[in-house]
Amino acid sequence: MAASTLSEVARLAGVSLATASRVLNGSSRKPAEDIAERVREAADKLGYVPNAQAQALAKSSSGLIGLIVHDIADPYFSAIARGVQEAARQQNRMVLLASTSGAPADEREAVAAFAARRADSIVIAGSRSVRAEDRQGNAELAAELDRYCRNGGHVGVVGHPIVGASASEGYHVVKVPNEELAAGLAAELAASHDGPFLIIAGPEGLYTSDDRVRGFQRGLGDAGRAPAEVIRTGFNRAGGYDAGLALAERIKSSEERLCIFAVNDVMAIGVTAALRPEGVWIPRDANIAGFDDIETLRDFRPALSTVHLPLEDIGRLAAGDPDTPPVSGVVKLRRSTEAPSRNPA
Amino acid sequence: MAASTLSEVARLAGVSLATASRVLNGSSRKPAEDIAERVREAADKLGYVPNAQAQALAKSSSGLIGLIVHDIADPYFSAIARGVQEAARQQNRMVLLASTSGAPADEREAVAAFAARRADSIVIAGSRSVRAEDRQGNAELAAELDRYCRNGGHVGVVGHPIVGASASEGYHVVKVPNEELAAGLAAELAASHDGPFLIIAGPEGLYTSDDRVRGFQRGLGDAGRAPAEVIRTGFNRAGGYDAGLALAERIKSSEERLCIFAVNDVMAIGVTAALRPEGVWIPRDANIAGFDDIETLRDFRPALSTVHLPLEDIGRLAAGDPDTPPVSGVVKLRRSTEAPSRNPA
DNA sequence: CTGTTAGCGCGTTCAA
DNA sequence: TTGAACGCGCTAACAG
Repeated sequence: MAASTLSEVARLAGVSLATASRVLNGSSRKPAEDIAERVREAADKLGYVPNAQAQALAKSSSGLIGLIVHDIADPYFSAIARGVQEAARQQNRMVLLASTSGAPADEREAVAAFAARRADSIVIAGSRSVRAEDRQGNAELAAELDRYCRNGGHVGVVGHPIVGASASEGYHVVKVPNEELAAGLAAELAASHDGPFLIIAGPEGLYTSDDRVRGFQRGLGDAGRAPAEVIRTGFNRAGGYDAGLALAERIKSSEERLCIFAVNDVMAIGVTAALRPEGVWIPRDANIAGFDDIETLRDFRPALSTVHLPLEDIGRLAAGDPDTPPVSGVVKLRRSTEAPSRNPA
Repeated sequence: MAASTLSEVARLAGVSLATASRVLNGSSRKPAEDIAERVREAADKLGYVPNAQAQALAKSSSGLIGLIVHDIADPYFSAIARGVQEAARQQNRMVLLASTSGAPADEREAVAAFAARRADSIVIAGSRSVRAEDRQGNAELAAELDRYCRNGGHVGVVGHPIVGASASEGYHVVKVPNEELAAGLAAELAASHDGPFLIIAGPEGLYTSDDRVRGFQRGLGDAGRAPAEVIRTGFNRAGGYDAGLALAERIKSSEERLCIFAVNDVMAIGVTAALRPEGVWIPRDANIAGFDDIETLRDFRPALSTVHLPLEDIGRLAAGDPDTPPVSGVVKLRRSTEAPSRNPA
């Protein structure tokens, strides 16, 4: 990776390093136009590309923003990634990507790598967990982040604070009103659905999942309904699929009409996918709602009721974009929670 | 971003910089175990995080791999990104992300930014174009890439060479047999479909689109069928949607059964989405097939016939992973190209 | 306004 | 085996 250097440019232009630097990279001091032109010509002829590493080293600011997601191919995360990317572009910075499958130990490693690269800020998407198995991992992650912040780094977290992180300077959480929105969803569903409710949730200890479960139950309670049964499974499509398989017989044999709340859209999709080959159709035989309103839903049938979250904005906010409005979700009732009277689509 | 430095560690451990470096970062020379232990302790106590920028500057190798996509939230690109990410992880490198919306000028800028960061290699996903409006952009992009390669950089491109790039050292193309596969798809469709064919393609000049159109036409010809009419539109969901709108009346009023080939899945999805509210159902009223087999299709109804492409593998290959098999696609016939006899789903 | 110089943090050649 | 010194490419204080 040997490119031409600033000193080569300076020599060819017959000026000093400092002058060349002032001309080529932004400086407050503006050299004379004729000399500047000479430098620019020389740079052009040599194909000079400034060494960002060296610049970062000298300025101690890298122009890098680190992004940690569970899986970049998951529509939830890729939407957030798009937002982060846009914000970065506006700020003239670049995005460093790390996928971790959600294990805190991997996240710690990613943070360390970002810190090593002297990223100006780090965005962590993906739900926090307080599960016992993650205890040590969380502690180490928190320690790594604390150190990073103490060294002047900025951290943006989506949803919940890192477990155990002391809310230091430069640490900021993009709040997502999961609980309130889930309560709102429950309220709206309770108004039109008479049968029992069932929640398909992620593992206990996942904040996002727990918040949505709690909110939904509260919403049901406020509407004078009995609490919903809760089934725990994986926080992804596969988890929803498994739950759907386990549920099929029950739905078919039951007299009562069930309304299922899957705590995120991909789980809801998994449930629906598992039910379909079993002959259970939505909304003919049961209702279902998700959460997030991922872009994929636009072309998913039956149209899935959900709570819309401005995922790109969330990404922008986490990346520190100042003129993005705070997160506010909206309940979206669609076909999947309609009454079964009409003809199927 | 001031963290503790190697010299601080060295001082605290009472050794020289060189020794500390040898202990903490991989070196062929192994210091004595007792002294090494002291250094490690010191590093730990100070929370030392090596400055990758400085390391890169000293070693001139950054451990960075740049990835250029049109849109990270597009399932096609995010799948490739996942592959690149995995390969990077295996190679102990990090991914730098850039989204460009496909404009060559933006791509050039991204390449320059990667070059500035001294990325070890660059992966460019997203179709190449020879459209007139992109001529200058392509030329500049090619020049930038050439320079990058000449300076020792590695470039992996998905699909087609950059227009105008001289195939220099370190420049490698992940070949995708678009034409052959499209021909194969046409052959299989021609075997079961009697009516006319119609191709919904991207703008003329987009290699990927053009290849698939050509292949499909060839396949039809080999099967003794008349060439399909070609409609040009945007190479994305919106393009497909527009085409679908324009097509609805025609399908409804026509006697003949139409089989539509959209040159990628998101376009096929767009077409289907536009047709549905018009009362045109697939496969009842027409057939449709796409290309790519993006993950989204798993939950799209009607199940969409397509050509499966190993997108993650493509990403890995472009990132220079040696033990990923070469790209081979498979035609997948699903419900969307079945005869209309059966009852709708 | 321009040029000189001293670091930024680290790897690596040398001599010890 | 260890340590001292130089250089990676650049920015930002100085001095001219």
